[in-house]
Amino acid sequence: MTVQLDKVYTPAEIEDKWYQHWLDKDYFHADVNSDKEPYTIVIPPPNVTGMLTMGHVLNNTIQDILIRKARMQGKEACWIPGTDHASIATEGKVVQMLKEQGVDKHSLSREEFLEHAWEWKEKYGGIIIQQLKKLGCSCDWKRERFTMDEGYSKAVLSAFVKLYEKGFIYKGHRLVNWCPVSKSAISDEEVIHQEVQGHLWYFKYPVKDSDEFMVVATTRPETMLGDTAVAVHPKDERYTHLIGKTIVLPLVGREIPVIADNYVDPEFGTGCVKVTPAHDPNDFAMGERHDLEFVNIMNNDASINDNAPKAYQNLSREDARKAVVNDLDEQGCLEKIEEYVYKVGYSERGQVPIEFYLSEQWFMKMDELAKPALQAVSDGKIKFHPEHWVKTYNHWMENIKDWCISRQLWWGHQIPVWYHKDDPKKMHVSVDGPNDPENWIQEEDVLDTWASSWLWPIGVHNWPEDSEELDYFYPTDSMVTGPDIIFFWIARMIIAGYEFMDNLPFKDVYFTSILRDETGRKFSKSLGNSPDPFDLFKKYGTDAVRFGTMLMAPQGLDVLFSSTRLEVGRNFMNKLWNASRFVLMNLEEAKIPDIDLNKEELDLPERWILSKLQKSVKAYNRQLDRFHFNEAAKVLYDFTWNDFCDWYIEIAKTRFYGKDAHAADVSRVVAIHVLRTVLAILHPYAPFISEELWAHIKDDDDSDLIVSNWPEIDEKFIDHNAEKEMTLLQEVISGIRTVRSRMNISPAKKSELIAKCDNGMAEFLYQYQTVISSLTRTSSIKAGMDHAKPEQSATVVIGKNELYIPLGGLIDLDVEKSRLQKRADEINGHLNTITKKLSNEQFMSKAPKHVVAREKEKQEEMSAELEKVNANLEMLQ
RNA sequence: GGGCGAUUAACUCAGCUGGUCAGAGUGCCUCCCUUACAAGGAGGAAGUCGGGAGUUCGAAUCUCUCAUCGCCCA
Repeated sequence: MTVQLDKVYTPAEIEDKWYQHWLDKDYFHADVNSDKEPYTIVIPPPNVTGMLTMGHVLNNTIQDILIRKARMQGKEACWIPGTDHASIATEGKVVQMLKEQGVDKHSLSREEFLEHAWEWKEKYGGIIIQQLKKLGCSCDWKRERFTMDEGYSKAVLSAFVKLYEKGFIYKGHRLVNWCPVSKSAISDEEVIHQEVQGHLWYFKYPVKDSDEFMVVATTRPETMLGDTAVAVHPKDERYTHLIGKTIVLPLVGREIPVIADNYVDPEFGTGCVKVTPAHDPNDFAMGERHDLEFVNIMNNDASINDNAPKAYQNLSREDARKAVVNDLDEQGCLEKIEEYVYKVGYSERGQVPIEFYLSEQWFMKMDELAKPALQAVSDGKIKFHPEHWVKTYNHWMENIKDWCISRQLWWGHQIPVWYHKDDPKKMHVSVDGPNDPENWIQEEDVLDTWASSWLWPIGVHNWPEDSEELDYFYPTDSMVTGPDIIFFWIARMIIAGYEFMDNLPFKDVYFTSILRDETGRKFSKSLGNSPDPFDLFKKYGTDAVRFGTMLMAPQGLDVLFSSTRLEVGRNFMNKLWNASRFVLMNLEEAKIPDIDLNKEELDLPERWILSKLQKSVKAYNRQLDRFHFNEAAKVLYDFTWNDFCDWYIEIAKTRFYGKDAHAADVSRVVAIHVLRTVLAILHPYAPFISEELWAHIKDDDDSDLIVSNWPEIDEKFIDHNAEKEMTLLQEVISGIRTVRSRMNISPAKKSELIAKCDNGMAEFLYQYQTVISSLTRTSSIKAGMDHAKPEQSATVVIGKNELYIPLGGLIDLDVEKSRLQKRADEINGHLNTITKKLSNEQFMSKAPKHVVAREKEKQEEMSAELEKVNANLEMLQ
């Protein structure tokens, strides 16, 4: 134990030291052969190309809180870290890097490209892992995984093969969401719909062998090159006579039918729609219903292909649009253009509008697979926090669509399907491939990254191979992630858990808040409004950032981030530091007195603070159990600052500086006990400072805090009576302080206290005379029934008791009057409502007895107080 | 169009199954560098709990409705 602490807490000096110490002691590593109950979390693997953002700070601090608490509670705590290969993002970065070196991806073979990619991953892929360490994450680094390392890849391929064999995976020629930048299919969930201000173009399509024409409206003129029908609603009388007729498609010359389909909304536009089955999902469905031609007019980069007339070939979709509109106008086929607001699907990664593109892809049938996953959540086996996400989950699961799992990329898990060279229709599907590879060609496509990360809770243990780890650590306990990936990931992990393990992957899912800046904008790279966590760590200390972030993250709402909230965290750390410093300073010879609090007759302030401590730990546990991290932080903050520092330490000073050596020792022991408990429960939020302070105040044979026991609640220290009495003492002290402050009494000047009160109160005041004197700068106390109000004194009314503070010439009668008047008004207001209630027969007969009794009691108390306040007011007249 | 969430002090939020004078932090105002901490201490001002209706003896809390904002899905 050391006595000397610096005046100000300097985080930089201790953070790395402790992290290294924990690593050296191997505290983060979980033993698979432990007898303890396991507590497991798998990290949502950050993108291997990623850098630490405030989102990661929020998310991983929560996981660290859960895992550190579990560890202290004596569980075998295992937090498995790792990174995700992120096909599209990583391939994009590698392509970009090669481009900067003057290398075109397509000039390389697949193998050559992958070599570059792995090299890139080795070089930059570890950054975020190092950053998580700076944050203080107590991950089991020996178990770190990457979604493309060998064992994990096997798991991914095995899952594919198993599902293929069960008939859940099929290949199909279908319309998919196509990203023209990455030139790959993407899933529905990777498409972001954004509202745009565009136009609605009205085109006249001539009816063959007639003077009539039909007017169609479209937001995408260029797609008309692929039109293969015009559709109307069957009951739309305006057009009944045209159904079955033929349209000569302008610019193209193709003859296309007029069809009737219920899909058409007669109210929209003209009630006629152009049908482009190869470029729109609704039109695709109509195309199938009416056996229309599917004309794909685009290349994979969304330029126009040679299925369109020569004039448009190789134009980009934007240029083609201009050309088509222009040409139709020249031919007199452009009727009008309207301003129009509509939604466009953008590729999440490519940041450009997606195309619906007809291509050959692999799909997974989801409806059957989803059933147990849906059940598990509605049965409450898996709990969502906040709970309302269940509805969103259910809605998606109940309307689940087949999942396009193939991607036209190289970086990822190449689909384990081989086509025979002699007969491409002959397929081989296995993890290890055919025995005669020379006769086969492997499928080029890789799997969607989510089709590997959905196995994360089992893949990290090399499923499907049997392992002790899988047996012991699965299912995991909590999953902490953002609600934006509830479908991408959470839902699919649950599906995978039930499909492959016949068991849930985790018991609780905590959805973090979305971080926004002070003006409510989402943090994003492109806006540049996201602070660099490392700047914040440096400025406030890592613990302060962790604690402050937790404090500002409301349950289930977005976080409006502001650095002033981090100041609160920093100030709190400093407060705690100084409270510890003070207590240590006042230990005689740096030793904790040998006193057993269980056997000691304790005085009021000690009984009170110990009672408050128990209650706070209880409340803290409860908030953590219900995943209310902000509330738990607040409980700890309030107790430490308000109860312990503002009151108990101030009172302890009277003991440390007083004559009663034993009372001082008891106070030292109580203060140390409170501090140790606070440090212990604070540790998950603020691991560095708590471990540092712990090292100063622990017993020599105590372990490091990170592996110490979670404080037990000792019910016998809960003392309602002490809390009630302490409230009275606080009222007395605050009352006197208010008067002194309002009357502008300098702290240097002492005042007297004369109390007109019953014997009990008088005894009480004398008993705590030292405390009262010290905390209010009172020089003497006279208390009893027969004390009259001295001249020129201020009055504090506490219940039936009156406290007089003689102020001589310092009294300001106006201030005194308005103070008392305000109080009288308050009491009157409340008395009114109470009287109303008590004179209401309905209330008297229907309200529970204890409520009525309470109201009566209140009425008596307030009336008594009002009487005293009024009497004092009269004296001032 | 469907769903979810929010609306409580200037700001950010608590307020659990209706009944203790509606709370906290920040900010603001006054005083104080008092030997743990000025990243501090003491005191103070500040809210018709989004509007309306209903249920109830009693509503910030439950129901309905409207409004505004945000998100998700189509």
